[in-house]
Amino acid sequence: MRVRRAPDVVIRRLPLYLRVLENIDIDKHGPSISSYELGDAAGVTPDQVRKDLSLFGEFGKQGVGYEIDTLRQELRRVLNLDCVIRVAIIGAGSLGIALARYLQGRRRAESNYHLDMVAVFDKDPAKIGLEIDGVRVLPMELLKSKVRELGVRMAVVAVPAASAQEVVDACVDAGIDGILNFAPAKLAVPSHVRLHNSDLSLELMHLAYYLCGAPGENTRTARDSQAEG
Amino acid sequence: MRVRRAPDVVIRRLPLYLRVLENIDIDKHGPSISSYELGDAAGVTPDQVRKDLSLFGEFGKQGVGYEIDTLRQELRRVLNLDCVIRVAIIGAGSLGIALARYLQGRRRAESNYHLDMVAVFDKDPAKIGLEIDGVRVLPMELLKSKVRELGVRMAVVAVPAASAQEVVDACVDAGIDGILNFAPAKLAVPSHVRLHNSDLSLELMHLAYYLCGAPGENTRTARDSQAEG
DNA sequence: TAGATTGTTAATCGATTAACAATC
DNA sequence: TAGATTGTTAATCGATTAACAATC
Repeated sequence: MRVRRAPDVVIRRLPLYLRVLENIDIDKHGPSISSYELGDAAGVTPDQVRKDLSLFGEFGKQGVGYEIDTLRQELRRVLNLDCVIRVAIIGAGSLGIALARYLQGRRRAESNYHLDMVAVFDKDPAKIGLEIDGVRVLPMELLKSKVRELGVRMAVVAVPAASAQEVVDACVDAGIDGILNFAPAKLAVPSHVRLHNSDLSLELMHLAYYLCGAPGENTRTARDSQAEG
Repeated sequence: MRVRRAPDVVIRRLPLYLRVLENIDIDKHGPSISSYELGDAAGVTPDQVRKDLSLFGEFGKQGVGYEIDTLRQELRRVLNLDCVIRVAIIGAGSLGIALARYLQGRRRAESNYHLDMVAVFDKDPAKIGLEIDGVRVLPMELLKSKVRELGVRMAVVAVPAASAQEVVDACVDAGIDGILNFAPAKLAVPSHVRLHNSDLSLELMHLAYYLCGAPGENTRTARDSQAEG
């Protein structure tokens, strides 16, 4: 029932807010948090916090702030994280394994972590049957049936660039809604599927721009040094 | 000698352009590329390509386009990728190892890849001496001396959130300029150091927003479906 | 009540898109 | 020359910041 669509730049900040709220100990802190505190912890201005949140409802009280429990719950709801989202990882190479372990670790560390990594797929027969933190590696042939069976809604693609498009096609065919791609490739998906990309190599090239001066020296003036990312 | 500082949003697109140029076979394609072609391959409008590039110089020819070789070289120069940048990875857990392999793989796959992963560090004695794709894991105590010795300028931080700040402090102390952090933590660095963050968990929460409807169904209207980076 | 803090409107700032003269 | 395509200026669009009345 949202009237105006929220811009993506706002959506990207919501998980930041949510994380701050997840990490607050209410017993120590008290039940409320102001836009000043929340902004400070998340690295944005209080104005922005209020403007962002106001796009989704009126969650605060004048003179008091936002009730932490309530806001947390609202943000989870907005982000579709109010019930478990099952995630599959495609590719059991070192990156796929690392991502799988990372997600399992987050889930163990954070109660109420609503991303549940339930399966890893690979086409290499040598990888099938491996166990990664309690989850077995399955053959690609089972993707469609297992996605249905387990209720998987998101996929993390960690295969070589050359096979990324075919893997993504298979995910789409299996009915997956959202894909986070780690392969350094430009991929095509139908418009009802959301594709995001995370590319280490692009990130490093981006970062390289901000390195100062020639190797070994530090002569050039530092450019814009706001933290990114 | 840049007159106006280029906005970061532009800088983030340059690696995209550079990658397109790196992947073109000049023998097949011919020596020039238009802003239309380049934009198409990079996923941006031709107008934007021209505007972005014009911030750094006049690289094109009216009626012809941009000479691929020249533009590639210019982009490398702008991004500080015209000579090798040595990178260290901090943390030899599964993510650190995966990132190390990924970088080694890119370097093997792409001639002229100017990011050179030269060292991995860990504080766990059990990890010291391990070899990852030909690079040895060194103890954190050697960070400062090795950074000097090898000319390391960038660090990739892949340690648990709890130790990320101390690791970043050590990197800064060792004279490192640019840091790409994978730990889910908000870190502080002095203003002359550039810190970027890459956070799988935030990415997945961001993506979750765009999942349609309740688990199992697909009822809600798809929202903004432009592909994101 | 007085102080604090929200939600929202208005003002500013910046980025993208459109348009086109210059020119290869 | 005619068609293509650049670099740049102007117009539009969107996001951030500032300000403040409402109110807890």
